[in-house]
Amino acid sequence: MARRAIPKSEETRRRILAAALKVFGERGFEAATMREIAAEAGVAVGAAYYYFDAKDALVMAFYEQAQEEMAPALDAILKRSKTLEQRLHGIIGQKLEYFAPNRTLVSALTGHIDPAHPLSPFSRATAPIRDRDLGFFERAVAESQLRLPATILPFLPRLLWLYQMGLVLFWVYDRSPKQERTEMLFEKTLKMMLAAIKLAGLAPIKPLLKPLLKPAGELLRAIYDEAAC
Amino acid sequence: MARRAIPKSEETRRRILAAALKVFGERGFEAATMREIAAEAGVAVGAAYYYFDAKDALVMAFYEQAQEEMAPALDAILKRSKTLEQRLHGIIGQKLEYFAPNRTLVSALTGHIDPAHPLSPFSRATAPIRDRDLGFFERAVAESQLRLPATILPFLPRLLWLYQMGLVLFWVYDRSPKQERTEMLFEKTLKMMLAAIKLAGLAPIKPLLKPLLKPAGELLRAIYDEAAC
DNA sequence: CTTTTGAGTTGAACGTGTTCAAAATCGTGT
DNA sequence: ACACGATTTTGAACACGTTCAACTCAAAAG
Repeated sequence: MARRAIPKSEETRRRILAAALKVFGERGFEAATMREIAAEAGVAVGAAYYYFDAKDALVMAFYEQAQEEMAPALDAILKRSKTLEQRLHGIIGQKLEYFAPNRTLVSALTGHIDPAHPLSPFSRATAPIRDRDLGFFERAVAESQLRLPATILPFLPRLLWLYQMGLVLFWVYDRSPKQERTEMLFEKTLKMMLAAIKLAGLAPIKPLLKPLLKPAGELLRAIYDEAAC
Repeated sequence: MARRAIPKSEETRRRILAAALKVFGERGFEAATMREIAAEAGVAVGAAYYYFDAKDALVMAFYEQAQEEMAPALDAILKRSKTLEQRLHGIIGQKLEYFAPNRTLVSALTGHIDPAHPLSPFSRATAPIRDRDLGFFERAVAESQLRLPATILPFLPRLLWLYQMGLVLFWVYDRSPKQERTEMLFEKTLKMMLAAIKLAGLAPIKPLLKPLLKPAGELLRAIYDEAAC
């Protein structure tokens, strides 16, 4: 209720979060214990729950922090690169690189696909984070000149965001050395997407593509224009 | 270790599974308690764990049972229908219909995307179930005459299986009345898929499609031909 | 200075899924 | 009928995430 912007108790919160990340790093997310985290922070278990709703909320806090830390780099990437391919490669590559040391932590987040779960990437609770993230894809699309049907273009940022989520999901569980399978999936699917976009913008074969693009447009409108999701 | 095919203790197993399904139906999966399930079956908690490795394993048992019960119907659908569209519509529609009364139960299964988790649809432990399921899609593809590049055709059944998984995932969390959004997603995406397949088989525009189909073929080969997944 | 307030903190207690050593029961050979 | 090993069953115990009534104590109010 006080008016200070930086109450001193923020220190405690930070200490708990730092302790959590340390223990997560040592034991992994699942094996880490709230009791151990509290002990590491020199605090009682209850204190951890005073600042964080649940164990997963600690990971969410980590993600929010990551998002803030990455924002400048992503912005630079958007400004530096000129094609959509460069932009997507840059944005997604940056994220994977950033999260690489904490792969198992990220899996604790992507593990919840139920949109009803507050920590799901699709939940209403995470909408602000999602929207901020979406902004980068909107810029990536807007600042590239793309020939695409008007029924599809408006949904492209959200489709790309979804594409990125899928990629991260694959990456999180990718057991190949240095996650090279994800690397490959990324390269190939990126090529495919750009080829598809190019194809969809080609005037001469429009009638051939219609049976594909028409239901696509209808679907996107119906799925996205009701409710959040 | 004994050689009897139907040991009488099978009775206990069945009673526990039946009790579990009853309690799941009443309380939902999460709220249901192993203690309550055991009580309902007139048995100690330990007994439930003697027959089932974990709480989720009860859902897995339900799924195996469902698969067996559905097999004849799926077989009939394959025999009855003649186009790929009819086959896919039939197979997937049948499954959704069958599982409709137990939607929340299915969500307990699809909730694990980690391939390392034994109950994940992608785990090694569930490979037999997955393969049996895949068989229906293989038949659906084989018995339809399709013009598709040889680099892609062999993977089509697995792609269709994956498509079905995605659809089920959406369905499980679909909060719209009567799951009509899933219905729509199903109709539209099915149309799109068939249009895409038709397009890919069209000779005249082959060079245009090459930048799309070539990386697709390479990707599929690389992803599927190493390890299980 | 005294009292009141409420954010911050504590740790025992709860309910959960799961484990496991022991007890009960069963099947079979003698 | 008995014994004995394997199978089945028991329920107390464990570790965990989470809750919450009680406690502290600095600062605002009187």
